[in-house]
Amino acid sequence: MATKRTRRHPVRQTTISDIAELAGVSKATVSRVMNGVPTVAEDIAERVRAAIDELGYTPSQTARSLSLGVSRTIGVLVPDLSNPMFHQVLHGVHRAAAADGYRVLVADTLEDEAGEAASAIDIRNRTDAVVLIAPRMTRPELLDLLPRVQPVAVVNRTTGRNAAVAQVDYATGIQTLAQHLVDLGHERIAFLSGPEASRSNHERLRGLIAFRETHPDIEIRELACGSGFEDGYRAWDAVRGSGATAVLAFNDIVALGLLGRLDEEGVRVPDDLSVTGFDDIPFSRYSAPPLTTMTVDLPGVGAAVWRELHDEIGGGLRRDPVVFTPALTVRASTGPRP
Amino acid sequence: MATKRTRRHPVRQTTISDIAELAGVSKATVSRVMNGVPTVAEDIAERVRAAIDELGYTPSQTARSLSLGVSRTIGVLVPDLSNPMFHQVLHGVHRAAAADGYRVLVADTLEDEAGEAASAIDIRNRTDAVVLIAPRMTRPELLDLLPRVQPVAVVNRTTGRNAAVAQVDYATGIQTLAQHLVDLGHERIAFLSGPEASRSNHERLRGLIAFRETHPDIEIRELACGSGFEDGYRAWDAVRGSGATAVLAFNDIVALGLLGRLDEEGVRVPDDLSVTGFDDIPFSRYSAPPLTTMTVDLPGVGAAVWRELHDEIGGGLRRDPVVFTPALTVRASTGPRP
DNA sequence: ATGAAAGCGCTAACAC
DNA sequence: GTGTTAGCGCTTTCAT
Repeated sequence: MATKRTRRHPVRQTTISDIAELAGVSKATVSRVMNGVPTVAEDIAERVRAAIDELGYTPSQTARSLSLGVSRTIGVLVPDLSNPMFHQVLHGVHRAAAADGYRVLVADTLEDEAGEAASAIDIRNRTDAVVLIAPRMTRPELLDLLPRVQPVAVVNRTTGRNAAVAQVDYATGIQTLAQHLVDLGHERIAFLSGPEASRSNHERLRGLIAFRETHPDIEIRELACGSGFEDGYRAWDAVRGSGATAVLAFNDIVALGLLGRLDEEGVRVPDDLSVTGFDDIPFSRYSAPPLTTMTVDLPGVGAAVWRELHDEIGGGLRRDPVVFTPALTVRASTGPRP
Repeated sequence: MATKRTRRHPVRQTTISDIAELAGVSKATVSRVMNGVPTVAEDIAERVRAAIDELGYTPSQTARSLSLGVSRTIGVLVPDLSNPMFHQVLHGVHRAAAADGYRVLVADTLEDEAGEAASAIDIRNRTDAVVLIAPRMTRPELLDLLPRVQPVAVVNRTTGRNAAVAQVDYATGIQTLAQHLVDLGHERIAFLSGPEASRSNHERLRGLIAFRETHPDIEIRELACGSGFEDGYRAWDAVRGSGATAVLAFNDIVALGLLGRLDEEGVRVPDDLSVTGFDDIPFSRYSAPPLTTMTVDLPGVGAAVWRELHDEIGGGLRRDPVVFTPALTVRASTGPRP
């Protein structure tokens, strides 16, 4: 008989064996009690429960997942938790998944594009599936990653049917906004563009190119900007230089940053300048003035992506990508051309 | 010879055995290659790597954690990811933990107080430790939970030395704000209080009671409000009714909501009314007008809490609670009494 | 340098 | 109804 191997583990919580021993039953019985299997004699079950209580036992999810081959948990990868747009989607995923009895674990990549794939693989290897929200990685990297993390769903990126997809139609949305400004009489419009690498920024650009073709008389000037408050704040000089009477900001955050600057500069909105955002984050209704923007059903996007993912976990067929078309929400930040 | 047990697992990813078989080596060798153990012959290692590549193998973190008894991952429980205050703390935890080679998994409880303890236990049972950010549960529930999820750290709750703690000194902070308003000549001040159950709200209240004692001539009226934009927006009627010339809002969000309403009502800030926030969330510098508030080093709180937790994971002694004192940041939303 | 096998904590098939 | 035991995928000791 070989002597017992010794492998000291750093932490030793209470395990099912401790309960079994204390209650004087087998591990199987403890497991049955824990999982509510009804074929356990009431007096035995009671003894087990007492032991569980006494030792404060909670089963290791790690061991459970390994044994079951399933964790009923999904991972969500977010580039930046501080962006309200992302956590609205996250919220939608969360609610929908919870309704189906799934837990959600979130990993924030802190906009570290390099570590994105590794994070995705890591979280996938602890969960049953992952959703990638607006991943920053390049398309080849994404296409390389997807097969390694199936089942997987992706928000706001195209994947050529290599994953479930839900996305927002930014191209159409930005045109709706532009049309709104044109209807108000504006002829010179500035577009504060987002990050160079952003797919959704390209979509907007694509939309504006289409818009120009149908409106040759309207001038739309692209101004490099960014996606943060500070970017919008700093964009004022460029906007002033452009002679525009209206601004299409990349998103609400940028618009809000610009609004702050305009207030400081004494520029009246919308009397002197009209400003629009995109996404309709919760704060946009409370800014001074309230922001005209495109409202996107972000929680709906999250719910849709979960539905697709859930199908895939269940082995169902992949559906077609779900496209959300945003709706114009007119508030007080836009008005007639001065 | 017993027949092989069959237990069909829902999903079957590539495992270490597949690699071992394909490369014609033992699982131990594959494990060594995966973990960079140097005692593997180069040609063998090469064969293993080829197999790994061919099958796109990534090790199950679940199995790994179970075997190692450690995952180098911590869980962070947040009541509401959409609150910038929380994800700033989260950000601090994340950066600090990452620097020590730990991954961070986030669970959002969606303000579901009832499910909080269960979520904490669940995430703890997949990770090496947890941090609870401003848990909503009652004190008895919290004290009952803490021993079951050690090592654990808590932000903005007291635990009587049952956990590592980092917290913000709201009582002192709100007094600093009140003093700032008094220095500007205000004598009637409204305090828009936060949620009934909020510990930090009680702290503020405590601070204001102390303030009243040292300033018997100043009237500070408490107005029930809440913690969201909408709460601040709706508070206007009560504020007007109170005759106050300055408002201490529960936090920045409430202040921002109120600012939005004041703009709509044509009330000038700070000429007609001064407004302060608390937390200094990123947007507060860009509002119209920029918000006077208490700046809290939220990422610092996160980093501190990680440091304590890291010590505990390493088996170190518990340190004293870390207290962060916020600093007054004066911007344009406060001015002399009208 | 490599492999065989034990063991991490749990579940479930099977035997009694 | 309850216990025994194999096995989930991995790491690591021990033997070779």
